[in-house]
Amino acid sequence: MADRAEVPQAGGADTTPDPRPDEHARRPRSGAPSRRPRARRGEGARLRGEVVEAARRLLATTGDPADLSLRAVAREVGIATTSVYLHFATLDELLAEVKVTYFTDFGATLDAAADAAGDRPGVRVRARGLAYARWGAEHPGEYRAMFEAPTLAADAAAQVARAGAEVFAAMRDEAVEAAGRPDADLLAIHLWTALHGTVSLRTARPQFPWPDLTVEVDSLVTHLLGVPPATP
Amino acid sequence: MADRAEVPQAGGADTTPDPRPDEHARRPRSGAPSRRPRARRGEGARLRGEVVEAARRLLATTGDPADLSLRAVAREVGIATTSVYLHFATLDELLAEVKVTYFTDFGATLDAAADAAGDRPGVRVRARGLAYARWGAEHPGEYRAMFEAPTLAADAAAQVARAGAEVFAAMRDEAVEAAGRPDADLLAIHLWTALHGTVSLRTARPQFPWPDLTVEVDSLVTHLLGVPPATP
DNA sequence: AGTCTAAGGCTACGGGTGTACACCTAATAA
DNA sequence: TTATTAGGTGTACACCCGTAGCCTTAGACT
Repeated sequence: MADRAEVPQAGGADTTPDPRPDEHARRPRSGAPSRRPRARRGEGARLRGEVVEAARRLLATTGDPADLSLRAVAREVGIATTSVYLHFATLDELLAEVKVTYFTDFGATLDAAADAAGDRPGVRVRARGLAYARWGAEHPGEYRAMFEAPTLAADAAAQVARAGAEVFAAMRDEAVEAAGRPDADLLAIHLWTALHGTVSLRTARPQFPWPDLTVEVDSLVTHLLGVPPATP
Repeated sequence: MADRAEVPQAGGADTTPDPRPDEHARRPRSGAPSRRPRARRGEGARLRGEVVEAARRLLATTGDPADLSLRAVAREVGIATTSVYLHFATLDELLAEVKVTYFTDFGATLDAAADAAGDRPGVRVRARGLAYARWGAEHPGEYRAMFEAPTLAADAAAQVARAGAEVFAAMRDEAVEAAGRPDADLLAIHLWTALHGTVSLRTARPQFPWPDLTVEVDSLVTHLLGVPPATP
């Protein structure tokens, strides 16, 4: 009821020090503890970036979009609630952008892992698969947010889905090359669903006696793509 | 989460007319004849069953526990908000019970499918896998609720996990028998994660050009367990 | 010096939530 | 017929949420 004062509350421990005793603002009301410096004329987009960063952090903690509130983001950045609203027409828009950045990170990690593995397709796809599972295990919140049932508006959801499709396409191409079989497309889908299941179930059932991740992924690639284990 | 409206879902109007007077609508003993009949003396547990049923319906619509509020359940049953509280000390308790009933249904369906497939282990496990994927595809809300990251208190979560472990154990035993290999335990886990990934990704990415479910599951079983397709 | 405007803040409204506590009422046992 | 009690109801509290409308500030340009 009546929202009650909305004091800065120092929710996040990371409020910037802001050593400016200046304070000539003469707030008529409360003391107004050290406000965040306003961006320069042309740098309106800077706050936008900070908002996205904060939202990325918050969403990563649980992966549940319901936990990412406009107010929580504003609190984290240290701005007024409505200031988020200046850069994102709706919360869904922000959420979609955050998820896309996750996919960008994810895809880059997988590409890097594959490239580091060398040229042989079998080795590359194995490395990519392992990187997939590892990234998912290490970023459960992000992964969950990326691959959960769509709660967003249709267009925002499509944007996220497109980012995900790109990551899958890279893996599919590599898997197809490694398998070299007519039904390789289906095999690539198998690999994707199996990796996704691995990540997702491990997160959901941490108590289950899971085998070593490397062993599991290795075995999956071997069985699904027919690629023999690495032969140095 | 005031208005996280599921726009794309569309379909039926999700806001039922709700002919009941609002619970704050100061209706003294004037009329109010439309009240739900009270249970008989010994039948106090009857309401409990109705509450679970209502919660099952509600949770199934989205699978998101955040959408299952105490108030929504009470509204659905047609009782006062706090009456739910008579039978369940906390909302988590109700949620856990609902999820366990989902697992009971799920497990029974899988067992029935396997039994209907006959005696040969390879055929049985194939039927069970297909039933798994089908049930998941047909009950996306339930499935999501059953297998999502734990949001419940530890003991409630453990109860749900135990119910899930039982279902997996049945599949594992059958898969091990069908594969008849020393590493069959790992293969059973592969099958589980792959099936889970299939269900979960199809729900999360309905637009993706998925292959026919039967073809996909058949191919998975063949590749993962080394069981050849059915030979009549 | 004056003005314009981008950047951001404040307050409020109307809604949602779980849960504690006091109260009522009808079916039964005496 | 009356007392008891199982089976509920009503109200309230404290806390969340998105967002609409209006206000303030300061950098940049005349």
